[in-house]
Amino acid sequence: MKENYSAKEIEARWQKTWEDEAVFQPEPDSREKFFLTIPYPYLNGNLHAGHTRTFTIGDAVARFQRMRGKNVLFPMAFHATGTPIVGLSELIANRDPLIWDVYTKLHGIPEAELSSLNTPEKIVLYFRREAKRAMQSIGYSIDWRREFTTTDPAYSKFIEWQYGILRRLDYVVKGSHPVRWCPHDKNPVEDHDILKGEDATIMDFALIKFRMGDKVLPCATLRPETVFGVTNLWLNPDVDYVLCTVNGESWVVSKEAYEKLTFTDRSVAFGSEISGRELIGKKVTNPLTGTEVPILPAAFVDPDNGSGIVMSVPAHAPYDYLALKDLYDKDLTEYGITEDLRQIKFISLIQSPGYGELPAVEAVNELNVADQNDPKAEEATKMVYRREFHNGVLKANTGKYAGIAVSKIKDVLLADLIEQGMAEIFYEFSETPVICRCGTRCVIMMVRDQWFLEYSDPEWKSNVLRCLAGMKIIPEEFRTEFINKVDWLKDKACARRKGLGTHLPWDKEWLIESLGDSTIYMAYYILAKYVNAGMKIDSLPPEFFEYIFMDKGDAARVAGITGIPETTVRQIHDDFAYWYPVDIRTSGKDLVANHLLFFLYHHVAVFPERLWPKAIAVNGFVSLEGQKMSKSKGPLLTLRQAVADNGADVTRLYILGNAEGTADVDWRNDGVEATRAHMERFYNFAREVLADGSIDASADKSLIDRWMLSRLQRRIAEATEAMENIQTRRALQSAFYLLFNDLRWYQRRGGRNQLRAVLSAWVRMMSPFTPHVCEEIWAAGLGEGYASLAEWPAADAALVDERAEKAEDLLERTLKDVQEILTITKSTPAKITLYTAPAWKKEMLRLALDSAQANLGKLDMGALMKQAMATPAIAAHKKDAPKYAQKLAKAAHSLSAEALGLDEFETLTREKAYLADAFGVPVEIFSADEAGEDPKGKSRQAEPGRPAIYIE
RNA sequence: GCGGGGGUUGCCAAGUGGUUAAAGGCGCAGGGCUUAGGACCCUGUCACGAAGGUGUUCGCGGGUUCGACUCCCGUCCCCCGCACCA
Repeated sequence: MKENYSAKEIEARWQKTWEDEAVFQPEPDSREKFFLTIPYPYLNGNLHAGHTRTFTIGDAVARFQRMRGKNVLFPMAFHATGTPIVGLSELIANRDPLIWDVYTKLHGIPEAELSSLNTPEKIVLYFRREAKRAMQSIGYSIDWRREFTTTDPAYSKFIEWQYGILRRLDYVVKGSHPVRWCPHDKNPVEDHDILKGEDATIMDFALIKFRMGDKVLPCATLRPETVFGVTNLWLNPDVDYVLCTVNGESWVVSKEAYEKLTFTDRSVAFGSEISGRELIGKKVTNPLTGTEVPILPAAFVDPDNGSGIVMSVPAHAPYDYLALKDLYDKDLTEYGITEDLRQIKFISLIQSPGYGELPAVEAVNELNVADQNDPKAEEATKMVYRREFHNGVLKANTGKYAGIAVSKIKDVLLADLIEQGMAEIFYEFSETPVICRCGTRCVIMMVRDQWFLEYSDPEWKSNVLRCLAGMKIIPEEFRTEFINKVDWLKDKACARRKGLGTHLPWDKEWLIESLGDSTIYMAYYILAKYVNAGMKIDSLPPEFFEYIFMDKGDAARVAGITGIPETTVRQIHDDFAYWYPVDIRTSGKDLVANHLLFFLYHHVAVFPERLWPKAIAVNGFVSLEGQKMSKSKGPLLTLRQAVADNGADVTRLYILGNAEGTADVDWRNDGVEATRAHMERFYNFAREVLADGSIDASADKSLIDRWMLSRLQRRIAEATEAMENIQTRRALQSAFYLLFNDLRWYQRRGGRNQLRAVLSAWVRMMSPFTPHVCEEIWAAGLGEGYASLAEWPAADAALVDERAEKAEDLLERTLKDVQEILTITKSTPAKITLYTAPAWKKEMLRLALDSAQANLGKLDMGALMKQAMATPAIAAHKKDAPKYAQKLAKAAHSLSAEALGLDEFETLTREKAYLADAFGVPVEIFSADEAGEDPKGKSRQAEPGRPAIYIE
């Protein structure tokens, strides 16, 4: 080992050795297998600190399991299908200034290099090479023989096979779905294409079809249940309405609504314009109740919201109540309305706690809302809606829906209404306007004849839930999240027109959507090794995949069809049987609701239950100096930059040691510096130990040796358990930082002979985290072979020495107590005398413990004294006993046996020289049982575990 | 709005009924080592203190308990997901 720790040199050397010696290229053997996968990175940029975290956790787990004797398969591939890479190539070709800036500055790509990346293929090649280099530079123990890109021809065959199965299972179906649409670009609008309104979601309104003769006046509402309470409709007299034909029916809607309807999957034809005024005063029929209600004028009706016609439920909607009230004293004869509107009877249909018959009226009064133009009207509306939604129950006048909670009724009722032709669904943005990057206002477009993965299928869902129930989820709190998301998941469009990818085998116009081709690709790793080795892939029909993955058919026949040697076909088949299923998939938390869920969906669809995944571990993100990282806006730290600046081991140690689970790691330069200092200390410590010729490992073990080994066992046990649960931070706390502190104490107390033994275990425990430096130390004389393949230390219970640990505890505590007294008194001592507790106090503590235990933590002082007096050893100290008994009784609930079972006098006497040395003055030890010099009578303060102190 | 997670001592962060004024790290202060600095080692770091003590703390307000950072109720605040996009 060199004098100074040189990360660059060490890391490059070991990475080369691992590769040259094929250290991480597993093949099936008699050992237990462990198959670990991580979502492959998408190739539209360089790997950054966020990837680094997920991948490094995976690598540490792979290394840990390998050292525990498992045969570990840890492969990696690259994702390139979909639209972003195509989009990026266009932007680069056009020298888009923003992209140029981001890729040169944040991703660190030289200008000349970047300008050459003007096709998707070149981008894929470039970032694939960069990503692989990055992963190698940080020392991942990946089996690179299995790498692939999702645009590889053989991979496409694999995807086609998979979709063939899903089609046969009827899990791929045709349907329509609403998307954000730019009428100018004639394209769906993605998140990053939105100029304004990026938070807008698509909401489904119920469109209730009120009738006026042969005409339909549809009203959009989010509360279809209130159709029972409609007293009138609202129309804006100053708005232009349109008479049009919609799916053969004659509809009246606002002009704006008409425009929107043309983008839906309805067939729509313009009829004529009609002003709101003409319609006001007429009557319409409530489709559900059959009641006739009038159309009244209201200024609050927004033609751009819904159909521009609003149904009025004054009992439950403050706006409706206010608008109606405003009309009470108005002259409406211009609309031909002469009846007294006060005669309109409000219909109450929801019972909710805290409200009487007319919640809208109560809310308006409560908030003192003046009229429909009062801003507080909005507040009142929200208030009523919230309370009724969460606590409301439908009343008897809702017929068969009576008694059902409002929160449960919407979907049921809407489905019923649609079935009876009384309603339709109308999509609307949750906030408007939504503006495309080109400046055009977006609409909601119904994409027709789209291919869907039917994730809503109840049987499919229940299989996923069953799979989840049998899986280990880390952290366990995420299980609820997964279950909720399964529940929430709807059908997903799985085909696109643009981008890279595999065509749907039965409908070549469509490309399989890029999340849908990344679901069971872990199985493909087994194949990829053979593809990369030059296997013939011209013909890979379903029979090939079915034999390999599903054990159907036979090798000879598959060999015949494909032209692949039978032995190879059989070998792939056997490999798969050995490696599958996936033992754990670790991933960032952003993939829970999509990728990880689809991963489960497709596994349960394609594979039999014994091949379903076993575990998922989810981890958080990485931020930079407290700021969220952004691939497009910065700040961004690439993996390669982190390694170039700090070295692989320091980067790994920092990122694994600073957070775990779903908490985010904050990358801070001062913290990284501190980590580097720790790393150097580790290296120097190891170097010194290895160079120390005075270590006699065969010498009899002293107390401090036994203490050190005892602590080591605890650290090993803790680290092992932590790693089994993917808790890298906890593992490192134990295996690195706390063990380091133990070693400092060991050396300070004169320990030496176990240093090599401890170092051996320590280096092996650190190997999954900082593999390069561990190889370096290991090779400098600790063991044969590679630290990466050495055996993970096992905690030996026989080496746990409670007495040694208690003795050191006592010593440490005593040192601290003396120190405290010295600090307070600011005195310079001449001599220190310690008195250990008398036997009778120990006896009494024992009695108290027994009694407290027997009485569930309660201790009766009288009873204790009685018992004590019956014990001759205590009875001899009649004068002091009650005081101590009282103290014990007071602390009855938290008494500890910690202080028993150790001969304190013997312990401290043995350490007399050490204590004297530590304080620089003579130290005397007496037992309170013996008569020693005790001028101030301090010995009476001695208690078990806490010697009395006298300082002169 | 719905769903999930969280608020701990200067900072990061462990801690789920008593062993907790609360691990560990960082920062800071003092001491040692050193020609000096850095690194390293030791000590301290909620307040006060008269010999190892006392007091006040774990978002806020209540409650349960002999005892709460830990359990229950309420409340405020923060983060993440809500899709056809990887």
